[in-house]
Amino acid sequence: MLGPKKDVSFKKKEHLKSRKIIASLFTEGKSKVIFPYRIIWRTCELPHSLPVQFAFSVSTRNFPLAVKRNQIKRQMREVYRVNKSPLQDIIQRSDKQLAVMIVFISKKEVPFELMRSKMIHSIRYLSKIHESS
RNA sequence: CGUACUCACUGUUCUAUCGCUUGCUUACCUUGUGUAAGUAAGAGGAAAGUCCGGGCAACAUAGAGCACCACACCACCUAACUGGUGGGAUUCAUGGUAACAUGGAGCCAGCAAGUGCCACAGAAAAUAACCGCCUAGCUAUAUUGUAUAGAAAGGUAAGGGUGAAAAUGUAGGGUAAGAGCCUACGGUCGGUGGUGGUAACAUCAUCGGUGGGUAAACCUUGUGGGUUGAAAGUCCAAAUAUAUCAGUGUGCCCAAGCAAUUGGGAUAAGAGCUGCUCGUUCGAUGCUGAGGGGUAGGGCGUUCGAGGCUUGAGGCGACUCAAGUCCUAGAUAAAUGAUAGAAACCUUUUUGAUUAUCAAGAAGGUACAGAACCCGGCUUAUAGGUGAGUGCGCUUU
RNA sequence: GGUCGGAUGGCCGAGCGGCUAGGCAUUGGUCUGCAAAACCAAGUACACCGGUUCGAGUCCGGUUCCGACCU
Repeated sequence: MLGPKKDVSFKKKEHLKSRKIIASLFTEGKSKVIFPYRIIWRTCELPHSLPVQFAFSVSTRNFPLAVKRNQIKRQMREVYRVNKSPLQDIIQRSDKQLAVMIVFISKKEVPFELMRSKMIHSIRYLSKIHESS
């Protein structure tokens, strides 16, 4: 692998945890559907000095079993972890902080390959918006 | 050997790459529970349902009673229980002529304390006379003592297309007809005594009764229960606002003075409550500092415990005792993973060998399910595998 | 995580163990030139599995689903 070492970790600090920020996301944040995800984001001040905080959510209504929900969240987290670096770089350069939440809105399970391609797509989408502004 | 059921146990493994949480160690400087490196550990038999019980915590509480809720054969186990073990009676199934044997089931105290309810059908559903049966007298008719018919009165539970259930069964006596009215043998309930058993209970004798069912109907009796649940509770505490206190400035009131100003005051002037008096409450505001309660957020509670494992002893058993040994998840929008490959096991299928098994290949599958304060049970879900028991079938001896 | 409540036709909703009320909707008829309204009639239900009882929508136990509250 060439160039600077790609950051592929996803630690506790990068999880979006604050109940208040999450609530404000749903009231004031912007959203976009890229199936099977709904992306909700907002620029705001975060408790740590990080460019981005991320959270994932799966509805109990669509997946009543806790095992299934956990599995989908883990796969989403994994897919984000591997592909997140371009977005982080852009936000860091623009000197902002971004809170993002992704809700899994499909009612059935989705193959891992599709989850990955759509995640890359949505990360590109987010990067483009914040680069132009 | 195959198959079905029941019970008990088990609940796939390894490698590579990248990653997560917690503990410990080391290094670094921006002293943050920071970053980096190393190292150790990291979901279940049900973690589930929240159906019981206990620990723990806060609040309440002199004691007792009522109300409310739960439980209900006996003994034992347990910290405790709507749990478990063993036993008893009842009932169902199978085998048997029967005694009985084997297996299963249940909230198995009391309806002989009181009250209520028992649809439809039926004479009647609980202090039974509708039909029937019997009785002396009365009335009518015929052949005047008798017979038939009729109305009224009385006796009678032997018989009556019902119903889930019909007034203790059979035989004999008895009677106008009948009746536990009486007798014998039974059924069933209660008391007393004997025998066996810790007890439930069994069994024998004797006395008294025998007008139904229903308490998962109200209820009665006995026993137990204070209420609420970790979002309990407790500690620290940013920003913003601020009770209160101190300093200081402005304002207010009083006195002195022509005035600037000086000194003193908050019990004065004034305002609210009231129709008025009395009474009572308030008594301005800027800045600075202290400061309590307390929000966001964080810490503790939180994982060493009625703990696990091994061996020995006691007990029919649930379980208990002793010795040794081990420390074994701690997250909080919630960690324990993702991807790829291989092995193991199962199912289907193809080919070959040989005759119901083996070898190789291909395809598919590997359940139910995710800790959230912690334990003991119960209930429900569960692919495949292992062991034991029982029934059935086949084969061999 | 904890504590409670509910499930009755297509929809709402009553039900003291004994043939499951009532309203709206649907279908057919009467009325009308045709409709509406009105009147008459019809069809369609106790979430599921066990137990108690002669007999459960109702009583008891379990399962599934839906909802409320505690922050």
